[in-house]
Amino acid sequence: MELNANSPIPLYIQLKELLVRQIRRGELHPHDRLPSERELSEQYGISRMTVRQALQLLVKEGVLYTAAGKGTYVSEVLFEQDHALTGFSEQMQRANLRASSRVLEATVIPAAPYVAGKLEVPPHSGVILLKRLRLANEKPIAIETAYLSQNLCPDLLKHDFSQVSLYAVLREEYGLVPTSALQVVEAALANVEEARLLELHPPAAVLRMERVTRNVQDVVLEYVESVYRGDRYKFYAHLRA
Amino acid sequence: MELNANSPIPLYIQLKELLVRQIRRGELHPHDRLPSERELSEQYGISRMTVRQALQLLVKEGVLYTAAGKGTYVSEVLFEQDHALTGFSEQMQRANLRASSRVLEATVIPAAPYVAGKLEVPPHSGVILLKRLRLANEKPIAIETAYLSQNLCPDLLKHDFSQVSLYAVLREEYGLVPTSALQVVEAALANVEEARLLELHPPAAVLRMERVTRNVQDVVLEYVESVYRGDRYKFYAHLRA
DNA sequence: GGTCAAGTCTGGTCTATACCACTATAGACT
DNA sequence: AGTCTATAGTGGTATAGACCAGACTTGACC
Repeated sequence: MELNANSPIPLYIQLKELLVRQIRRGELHPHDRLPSERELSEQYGISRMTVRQALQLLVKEGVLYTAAGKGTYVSEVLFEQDHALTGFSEQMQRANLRASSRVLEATVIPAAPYVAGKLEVPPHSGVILLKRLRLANEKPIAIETAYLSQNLCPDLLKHDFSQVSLYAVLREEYGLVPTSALQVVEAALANVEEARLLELHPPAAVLRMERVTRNVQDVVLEYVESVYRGDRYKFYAHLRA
Repeated sequence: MELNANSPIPLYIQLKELLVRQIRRGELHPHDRLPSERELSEQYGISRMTVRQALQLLVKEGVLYTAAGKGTYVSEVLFEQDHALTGFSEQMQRANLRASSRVLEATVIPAAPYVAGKLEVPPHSGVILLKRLRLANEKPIAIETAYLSQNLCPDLLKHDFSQVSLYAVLREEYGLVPTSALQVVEAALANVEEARLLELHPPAAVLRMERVTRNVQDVVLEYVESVYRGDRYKFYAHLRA
């Protein structure tokens, strides 16, 4: 509720997180107006410039948007450029949706040539396959099949990935942080299995995505094939020259 | 060289562009240290907070990086190749396909509120609408509707855009170079008009794309709505953290 | 010569204040 | 009733000053 001026955490970061929590908890809804900068400044006993520092960060992340002369509002936009490299769980969390998963398959297999090429590992070397149905607020959104090299993250499958975020485990347990990705997106009609899992009535459009994720050292972390429901998912990308 | 306090362009944007120009011209090299914030502040006669505003923008864009207690430095990765920001013609050329277009509509209209918002221009101001059917090797691939502010490129429509690349004209005639874009992609079923133009037999999947393109100064160059044939087009994107 | 301490410079954080252009509204005027 | 006009409120920009922790330089001291 309150900000702590003695904390080593800067005030503008504290305020930023406080606002995010309020949005997550549903105390602030999309298109709700925030208190004005001057009000927030008085309310939390900090200067307006510090308030602005917090708000501008959130605007840059797409959580808020501003209208000069009117006020600052909570965005509806789900996915912003900065979150492009987060996993499904993080994306859903940001969008204020409950992310969950149903694990369809979780095994270790020898790398088929195609997958080995994507992962840049020798053919037939150990590859972890994790196939999950992704849900947001209990409604199916995507089928995701991730391939990871067993060398990079042995024992990965000891986790229960129906609850846990893959990216969180990679980061916290193996120190693997994605920093770039090459992605291919195309539209297609859902096949029978996809329609069944995603609870679609054919004909229905889906978004097929392939993604190769790398860390700072340019090592391939994962190769993912995803199929998203066309009506429930939009893909945002920020491109730079 | 100097900053103009009377300009409608904010000082921090002016400084930001000035620094970018210096880097582009090679007056500042990767890993060079910039003058300290206090020096820049004195040098250009603006306050340190304004200098910081410019620097922080560039840090966020990856042009600069900072080291607390040491200084601010030029990043190495400024001019990374990314083909994502080229127009349709350039993309096709790279894929070794003959690009052509059929102009479906080319007019000037008053900006509807939605389009005005995307272009960040006043409602009802003059907007150029250019709707084209895009072909690769004479086969239809996409329907593209571009909106541009008439202020930025008056007389744009004197060109015959069935032959000429829009991006080429913008660059060569108006000096407008896209450097960033925010893009939204989703899958959908083709409607009747789309199916007819794209020569599809329903039901068929299409890729819908919206894109807002900006130049270095963050001015919106164009807002484009595109519909691609799902079976003939894949969308590539390179993402960076 | 090597070590440590003081001092200086850096970016990071924060305050307080000011003016601008724009938006909305309440009230006066027609 | 409809229309204009102050006016108050908003975010956007900009200034000037302050303190902090961390990185460096310098010089006194052993």
